[in-house]
Amino acid sequence: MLTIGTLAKKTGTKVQTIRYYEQIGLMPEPGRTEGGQRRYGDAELDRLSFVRHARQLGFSLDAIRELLDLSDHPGKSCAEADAIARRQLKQVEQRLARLEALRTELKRMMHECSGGQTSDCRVLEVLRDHSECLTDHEEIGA
Amino acid sequence: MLTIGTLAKKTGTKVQTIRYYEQIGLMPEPGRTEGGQRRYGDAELDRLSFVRHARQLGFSLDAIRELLDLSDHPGKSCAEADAIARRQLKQVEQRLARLEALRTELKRMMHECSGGQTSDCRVLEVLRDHSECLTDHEEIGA
DNA sequence: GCTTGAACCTACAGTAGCTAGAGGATGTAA
DNA sequence: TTACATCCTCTAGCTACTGTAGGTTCAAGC
Repeated sequence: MLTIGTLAKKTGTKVQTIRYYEQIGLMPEPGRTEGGQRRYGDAELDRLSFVRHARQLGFSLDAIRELLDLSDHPGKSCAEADAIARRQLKQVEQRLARLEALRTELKRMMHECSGGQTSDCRVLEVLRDHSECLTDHEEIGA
Repeated sequence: MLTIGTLAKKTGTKVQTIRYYEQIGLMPEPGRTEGGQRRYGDAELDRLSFVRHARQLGFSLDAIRELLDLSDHPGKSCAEADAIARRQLKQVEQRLARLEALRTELKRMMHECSGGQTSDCRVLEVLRDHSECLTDHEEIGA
C-alpha cells in the first residue's frame, strides 16, 4: 500500500496533481486509512503511469480519458486508439511547422539587430511593421 | 475613429481580447463616445498590431510588456530587446526539440499497431509500459 | 506511552490567455 | 421611427495544474 507521496515520487507527479486527477475522475477514489489518508495499490500505480506517459506525449486529458476507456475494454477495436494517436501526431506536426516558421522569423529579426539604441532596433521594428508579417491572423498555440 | 469591432477586424483580434488587454493594462484606456462606447485612433491600432504580431511570434504578454516599454523609450539600449528575442528563440528551440522527440515516439507507436483488438494494441501497450519511456519525468509544455 | 515532525487532509485561490454568455444600452441606416 | 447590428459590463468558464492556509494523522525514536 502506497501513500500519495510515494505514488507521486514513483510517477514523477505532484501530490496535488494526483488529487486533481481524482477530482476530475481520471483516477479512481482510492481506499483510505481510518484517519482518512489515501492508500494506493499497483492498479493505481499502473493507471497513473499510463496517464503521465500519455501526458508526456502531449495527449490532452480528454484524449487520455478515451485511451483509458479503450484500455479498460480489451475487446474494442484497436482502430480507435490508432485514430487518437494519429490525431495527436497531426497536432504535433502542425505545431512543429509553426514553431519552425517562428524560429526562422526570430532568427532573421535578431540577425539584423545592430546593437545600438532601441530607436534603430530591428527587433522592435519588425514587430511594429505588420506589413512584413507573412501570417494572415493565424493564432498561435505555442 | 475606429469602433472596437473595426479595430478587432483590422488586427485579427477578438473584441473581448481587446477589452481583456485593456483590463490588464497592455492597451491604454481609449476615448469614449457620449454613450460610453470605445473609440480608437491610429496609435492604438499600431500598438495592438505590435502586440498581435509579437503574440504570433510566441512572446508572452509579459515579454510584450517589456518590448512595448522599450519601444516607448527610444533612447534605451537595443540590447534588452535583443535579449528578450534571444530568450524567446531559445524557448522555441527547446519546444521544437521536444516536439520532434514526441513525433518520433508517436510514429514508432503507431507503426507497430496491428489493427486488431485493443488487447493487442501497441499504442496502448506503449503507453502502459513505462519501462520503455525514455524521459525521466520531464514535463510537457506542449 | 509520548513526543515530534514530516506528510497528509480539505478548501479555496491563482496561473496564462483568452472565450462565451447573459442581459441590457447605443449607434446608424432605411 | 424603427430595426438590428454592435456595443457595454459583469461573471463564469476553459486547460492542466500549482500554491497556500489551517488543521490532522502517521510512524519513528526515546
